[in-house]
Amino acid sequence: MSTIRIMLVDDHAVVRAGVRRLLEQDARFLVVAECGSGERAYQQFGEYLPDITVMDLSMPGMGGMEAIGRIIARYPTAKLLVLSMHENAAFASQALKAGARGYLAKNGLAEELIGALESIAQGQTYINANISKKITQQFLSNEDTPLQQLSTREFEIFRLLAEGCDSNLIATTLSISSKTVANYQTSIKQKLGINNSVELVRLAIRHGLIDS
Amino acid sequence: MSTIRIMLVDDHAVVRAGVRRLLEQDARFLVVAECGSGERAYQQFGEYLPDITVMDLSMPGMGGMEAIGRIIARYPTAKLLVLSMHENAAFASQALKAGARGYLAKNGLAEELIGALESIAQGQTYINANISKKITQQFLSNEDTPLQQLSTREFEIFRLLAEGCDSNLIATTLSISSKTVANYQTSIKQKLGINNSVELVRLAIRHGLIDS
DNA sequence: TATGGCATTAGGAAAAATTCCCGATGTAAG
DNA sequence: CTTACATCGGGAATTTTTCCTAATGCCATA
Repeated sequence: MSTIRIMLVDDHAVVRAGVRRLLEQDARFLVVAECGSGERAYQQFGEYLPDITVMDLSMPGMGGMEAIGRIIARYPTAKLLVLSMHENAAFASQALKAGARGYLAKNGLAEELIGALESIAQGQTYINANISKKITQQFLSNEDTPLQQLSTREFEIFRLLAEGCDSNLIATTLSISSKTVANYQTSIKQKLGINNSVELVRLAIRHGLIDS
Repeated sequence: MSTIRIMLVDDHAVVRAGVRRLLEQDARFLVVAECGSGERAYQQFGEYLPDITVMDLSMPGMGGMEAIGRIIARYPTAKLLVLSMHENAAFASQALKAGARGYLAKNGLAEELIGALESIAQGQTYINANISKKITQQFLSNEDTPLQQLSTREFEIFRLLAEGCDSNLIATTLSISSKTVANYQTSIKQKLGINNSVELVRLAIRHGLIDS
């Protein structure tokens, strides 16, 4: 088997250096390039044409997701492995949909990274077991965006809650009982699969309903 | 100079393995222990009594800040270097207030980590230049961040609240009464001038304590 | 047309969270 | 030694949240 040429993309230089050392332990791998942004990743991909690109998602600027999309658009056979801090089904399925060949959480073992790279080099796909389970569950339960399944009223109350209005203010605004608002609040959380208003705000921000 | 014995604390095993390899390049350093949580860090500190502990802040459970506090409380001369993903003045000053000897962002260079460890080993304090500048600016412009006026404990509980933990979980995590947590919650909101947990989350996001 | 499903509305009762008040301790500063 | 402040938590009142139930109206489709 010939050497597998790798490009590392992560905005944390320390992490990059660490993973580089990690891979250099194994003679099959050769890190031919590294960079700290999605923009650079796209540029350097064309220069080095690595066999596999190990990519973080959360980076300043264009971010990893967008970079994956651009690289795949130009080089459809590119092999991209996402190494993310988020052990999160939404992130993973988005990345895979964008064209990544694998998804790995940083809290995985070093051995898992090696194994994932081997699989991907052979043309297979690698997804962390936990993530895979989460994606399956999500697929079986609700196929839409969580916000999609809210009714009109629910969505409106969701938005007002996310803006920091309390039940009474919302009740006044919508001319309904504050009791109704309270009940909606419960069913909204239940539908979105969240337990507290913290998750509610995060969801709202992630979907651009409000900004931080 | 004798060998510097190091403990690594980071919930990402890949990062841990990477930093370990990184340090093993340099004969002066010896990684004697590693773990992935604040609780384990506190336990293992007593077992290994490392010269320097390299600690991530954002970890599930008790988190790095609380671990620093506990370790320092029991071993006041412990040398702790924070290696965080947050290039953030609020985090840094809180960590230093809690007793850390240094603060380093993960996006720093590998050389900087080595340099920081050297400084701390010699009894000095190391703070990343950018962070230092931010802290100074903040200090000079008396316009103190609302977060600045929180005490160590308040800040810690604020962070956990922003991450979506409920009072009971926080109480268990910190080994205090949930009544105390509830009371803190009130005083935190009062100090920050906010009325609900929605504003709390937004503040946390704006200051980079959590990401959306 | 009838019927089943779902959205909207809201009340009652119980459970949980929050607030406001209070006091006890420990520790650091002056 | 005194003062200030951080930490901790109990008690009681209040508010919010949850869970259950039910009435109304709309819409699609058998």
